[in-house]
Amino acid sequence: MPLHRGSTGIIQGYSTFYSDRIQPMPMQDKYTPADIERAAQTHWEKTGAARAVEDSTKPKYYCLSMFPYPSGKLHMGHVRNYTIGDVLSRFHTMLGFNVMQPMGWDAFGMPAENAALANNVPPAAWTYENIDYMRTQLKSLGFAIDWERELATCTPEYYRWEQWLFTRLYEKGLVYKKLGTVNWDPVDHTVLANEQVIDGRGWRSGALIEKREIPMYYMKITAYAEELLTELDNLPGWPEQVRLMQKNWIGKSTGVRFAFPLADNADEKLWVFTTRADTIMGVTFVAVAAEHPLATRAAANKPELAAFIEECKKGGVAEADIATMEKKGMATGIYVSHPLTGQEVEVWVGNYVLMSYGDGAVMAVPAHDERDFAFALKYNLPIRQVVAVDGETSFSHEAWAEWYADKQRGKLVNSGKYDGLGYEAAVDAIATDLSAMQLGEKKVQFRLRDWGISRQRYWGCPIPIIHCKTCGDVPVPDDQLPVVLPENVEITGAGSPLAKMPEFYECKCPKCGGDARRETDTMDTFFESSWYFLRYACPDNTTTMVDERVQYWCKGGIDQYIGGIEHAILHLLYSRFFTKLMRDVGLIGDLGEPFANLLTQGMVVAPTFYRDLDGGKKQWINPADVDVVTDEKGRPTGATLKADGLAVVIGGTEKMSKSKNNGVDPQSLIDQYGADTARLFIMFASPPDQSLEWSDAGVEGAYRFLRRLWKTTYDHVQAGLVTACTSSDGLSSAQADLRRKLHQTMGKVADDYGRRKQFNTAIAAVMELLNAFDKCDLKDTAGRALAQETLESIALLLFPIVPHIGQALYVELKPGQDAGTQAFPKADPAALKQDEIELMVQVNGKLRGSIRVAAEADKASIEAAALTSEGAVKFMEGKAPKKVVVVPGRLVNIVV
RNA sequence: GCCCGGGUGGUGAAAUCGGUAGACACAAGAGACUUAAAAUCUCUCGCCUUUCAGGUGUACGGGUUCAAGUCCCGUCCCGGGCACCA
Repeated sequence: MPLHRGSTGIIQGYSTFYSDRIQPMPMQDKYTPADIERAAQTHWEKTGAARAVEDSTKPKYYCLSMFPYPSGKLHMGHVRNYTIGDVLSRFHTMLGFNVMQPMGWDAFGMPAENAALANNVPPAAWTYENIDYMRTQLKSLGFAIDWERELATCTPEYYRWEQWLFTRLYEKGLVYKKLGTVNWDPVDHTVLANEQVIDGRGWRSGALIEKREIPMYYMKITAYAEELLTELDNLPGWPEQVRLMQKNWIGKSTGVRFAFPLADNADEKLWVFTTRADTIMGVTFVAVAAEHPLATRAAANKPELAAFIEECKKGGVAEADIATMEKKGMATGIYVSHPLTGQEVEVWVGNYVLMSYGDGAVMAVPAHDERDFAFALKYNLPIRQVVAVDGETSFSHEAWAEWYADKQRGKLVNSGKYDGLGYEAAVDAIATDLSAMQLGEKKVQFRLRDWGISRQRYWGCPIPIIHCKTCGDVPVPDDQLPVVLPENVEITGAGSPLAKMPEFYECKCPKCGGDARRETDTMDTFFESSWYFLRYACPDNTTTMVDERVQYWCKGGIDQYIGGIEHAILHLLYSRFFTKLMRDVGLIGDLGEPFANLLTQGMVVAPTFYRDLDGGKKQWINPADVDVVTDEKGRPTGATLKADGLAVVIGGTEKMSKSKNNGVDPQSLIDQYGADTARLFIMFASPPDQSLEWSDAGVEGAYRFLRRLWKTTYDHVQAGLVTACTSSDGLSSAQADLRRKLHQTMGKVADDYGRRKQFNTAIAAVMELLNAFDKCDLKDTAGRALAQETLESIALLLFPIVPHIGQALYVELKPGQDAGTQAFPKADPAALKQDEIELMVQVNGKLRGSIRVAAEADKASIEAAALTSEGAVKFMEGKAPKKVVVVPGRLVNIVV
């Protein structure tokens, strides 16, 4: 894959001294991570260990980690993400799969523009430098990545294909233009991202942000809403949580869409959607969004309404802002007729009504909707009860009660011919009547909105459209693609630089040849990340977007996808959407869902510390610069800055971020202890799907464990290599116990890596094994063979997590052998056999002792043994057992 | 506000299908080795008590069960997402 610079391949300049050392020099007595890591990495480079080649004779395993944004250097979340991916990749290689683990760069985005503003570097130069540095960091962590498949989304070789796809979708009507709402900074004259709006003000200018409507391009994701929803049920390899989040996001609701004819002109209608059509007789007003045409019309001759609408347009466009702000409204003076009663109902403008959902208007039933109730109380609007629940207290017009909105138990009242009907019957009857009047019908409504992809920013993929006065919007023809983003620009923070570059936007219309203007908006960066995983299958193809190799790697879905839980909705939904779009455009056949198995790793969090500055701002202080004072129980009581010894405030524990200055640099960890310690610690600290609370303590422990493993293996190698034990015959009983534990551990670790994806418990199991190993006398011949078997196995069991030391130890134990190409250790059933087992004895559910019984003892003899055991006799106090519960292999509970 | 998670010792955590709560580590304390320190090794380590034993304990309050960290109902607290951050 040609990149603009820093193209990949063999690491240059590494010493070849260690690379030929498959046959080792005498083993060093000290664990020296720098040396063994360099040696192992050089060896893998030379042997092409991570190269992925299509091979129909082996089952494939495509292991994908979410590609990083090249922000400058790796952060702890990256290390966690890619270590998980690497463990699974290496484990599956050892299981005999043909593994592909690719890597690339999600290289467009705002931080590059922010950096350009701060440091006066063009975003492209900044991005490519970051990529070069971060690639080196990834390599130093020893990930088995096929670097020949590397891609960066900011290269024309990549983004030309999404421009191509865009023009196809535009022709099919799956991309279209309409007005969209953006945050407008009136001082900087620029559009701001939600992230750049802090407390309703622009992040740079401090100006109050306004909502503004501008033309934007949209992807018709709603056309796929139903499929995106139903396919969620075919994703057993996804966390239930993520499927539920997507389900709620798509938000299918069935209800009724109906119209209120305007009172003074029945031909004109105000359409609304409701899931509570049963309460239609309780409508006392209608509320529309500030952007609704009726609101605009009413405001034309009502200055105070116009002012209110302007006020509604202040503040952010984020749903959270809208939901938490005070609900306000104003009457328009426009009346509509109730479709069933003909009664006049006033139209209000409400700041809580979203123009982007449904028709931008809602019927209001204060009696049976909590928000409407509060609104009616505030503005003295009528409240009309139309649903009653048997056995509930009488309806109060002053205070809301939960049962008012109960659609399970409710029966209609005060609703004429609908009285007595329950929710479903009432909705059916009302929908039928509205339909007969041609004023409405049942409708499925999705919360999912079409995806606005236009960004008024520079560092992104140019939208391939040409605006012509005579021909309108014309897609850029294939032979003029790609529309290359100019890379040497000045970023000023006010507006897009592209809109100030006539050499970019001045062009000819491809249809009529007349003067035309090129679109200067770029695409949402989610566009790039919605299909990169398909491009990894064929990154070198210069003639098509994707080719048949996608079938090999992606058929049935990518085998494992790993990434942050923060992407649970948008990125994963858009990627699923793209896979279906590309199928329908005929690009990839039917692969099914793109990600068969999904692992959402938790965030890496750390404590925050700060000092209050003037003007309500906070100065965030890095945890590394702080001493935490604790009481005698270790609870933190305060913190001081190392530099001046004065107090700082302890903030919450939050995701590591630049803005909170609570990041810990993984590089310092790697420099000090090596990649294996970093990998081991991060996998040991908590299970992958939970958030990982960072603490420097513990890293030392991981390093100590590796040192101890090294020393233990060294001592064994010094005493001379022997052939590994293959049977428990001739072992002492303590040795047989150790061998049983060894084989139990093999099963446990394979299950933890493969099925459970709980790496912390796998590591703990190996630690237990090493503890047992140290306690066992292995000096005799049989013991030496068992030691050989155990140490060889440990090197392989840990290899996926700590591959460098795993490789080095294995080479010492089995000269000439390569750990990464060995089969993963498999438990021998014969070694697991046990003659006698221990069962716990409970009396009334409390632990009172234990018994040892033969492994195949029957229930009666277990009961007898339990009833006569010392603890049972003592606590039964001579009473007769009422019941005895035997849980095989676990315990006996005697109830007296 | 809505949606989704989480809450277990001084700390990170384990307990996989309702069956021994605290595995494995970190920190701390005591001891051994050492001229000394580091490293290493051994032991102690939820809380309470009358300590060769017993009580109690998984955010809080209820419930189901022979048995609940685990299941059910309610409450509190913490974290994440909410469509232009990636």
